[in-house]
Amino acid sequence: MSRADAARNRSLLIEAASAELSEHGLDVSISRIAARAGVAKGTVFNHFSSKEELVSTIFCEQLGALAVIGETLLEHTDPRSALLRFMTAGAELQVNDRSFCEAVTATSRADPAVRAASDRLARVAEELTARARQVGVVRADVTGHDIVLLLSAPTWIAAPLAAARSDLWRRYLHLILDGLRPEAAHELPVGAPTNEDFVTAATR
Amino acid sequence: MSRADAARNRSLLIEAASAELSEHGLDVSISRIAARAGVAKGTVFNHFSSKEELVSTIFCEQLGALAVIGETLLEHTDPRSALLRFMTAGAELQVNDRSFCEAVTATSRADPAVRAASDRLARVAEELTARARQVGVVRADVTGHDIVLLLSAPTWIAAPLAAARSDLWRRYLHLILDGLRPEAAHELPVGAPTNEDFVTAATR
DNA sequence: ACGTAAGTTGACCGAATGGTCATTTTGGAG
DNA sequence: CTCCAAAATGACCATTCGGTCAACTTACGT
Repeated sequence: MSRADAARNRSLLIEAASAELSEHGLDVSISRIAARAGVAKGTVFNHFSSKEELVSTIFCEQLGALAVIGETLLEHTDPRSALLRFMTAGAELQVNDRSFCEAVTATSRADPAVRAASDRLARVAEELTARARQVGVVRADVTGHDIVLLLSAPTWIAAPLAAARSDLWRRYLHLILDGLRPEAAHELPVGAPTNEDFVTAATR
Repeated sequence: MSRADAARNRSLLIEAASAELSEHGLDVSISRIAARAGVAKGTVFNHFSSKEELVSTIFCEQLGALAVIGETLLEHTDPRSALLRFMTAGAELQVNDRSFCEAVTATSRADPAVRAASDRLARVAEELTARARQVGVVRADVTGHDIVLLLSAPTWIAAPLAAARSDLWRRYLHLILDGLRPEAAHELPVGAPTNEDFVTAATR
């Protein structure tokens, strides 16, 4: 059906795209990616109908990787430390990967594959959060959707100073975590996001 | 010295640039801005030597506007409500203004004028924070620099769902504020950013 | 070993961008 | 009213981008 060299080129392309996106963000040109993979530009469009489709493929990989980490952490005994590790992993992925930030915020959530990866991540986040909530280390009014949205916050907050203080994001991760504790909980002015919200935001 | 029409065109350009940047972010073309101001593209470069200089000018205006709000709030009697209003104002500016997000994160902090506006904002944030700290409504280890960095967080966190839930940012603003309370405070793994950090991050 | 379908290639396209500059227009001083 | 410097203009330039396609190369079944 498919030739051996075609399959090889495809994975070379995904590898190259992942690396280039990670280093330079969404703005990398197709030419750069092709060059890094050692193929011609035309070959890229032979495997992916558009840049958007290539990027979506990478996004799925990245979201999937974090979901796997989350699922592993479900085995973890201490719910608080599991949630901490999950959010730390999410932040770390973004520190090392410029495009991951944009993956989480993904405009392309219209793409069904990205949606699926996103949903999987949301499910594991919800479960991790539920456990932490049950044990009383996370306030009652915080949901898994909140956690997903909060994943990119530490990196983003510390981004302006990343060049001078590469580990500053940890400060804001812990600051946010303190806000999730029941001790400081005060009524929030707006309800948690719902699945419906994600759907209408994606289609609109 | 300067002709009347030149001055008029300049302010028309600033107005137009502000509006276009606000609606479409940093990616607006110079042509669009010129068209909106009702002048030719060349005129833009007659007043600003580059796109970057024009954008910096707008950034200064925006940062200045928030600084003024903060300075006004210093008259406010209740330090906690003053800080809340300051951060709310910061978030609101960003909701209505796509470029303001990028102004706070400004790469162009190398520009001395932007630096000055940034510093002014930092000073007022520090003062607002100090007052809140003194009254005991904000934890001891949080500084004005933290607050400045946190300004863009609520909008950013809620951005993926902004189309479906335009007021969701308020939820995360209050979640972050709860993290700033002394009740939930746990030791942070990394120290607060310093003035030095901002300098080295800007020049590097 | 051969034929062919599958895959690769890179020149090429149109659109868009930031920026330039010779030319034309015009404000406003004398 | 005259006149010229200041300012506005828009055609033009170089570059970059995502994407296309006819011509070429190659893997692989027979």
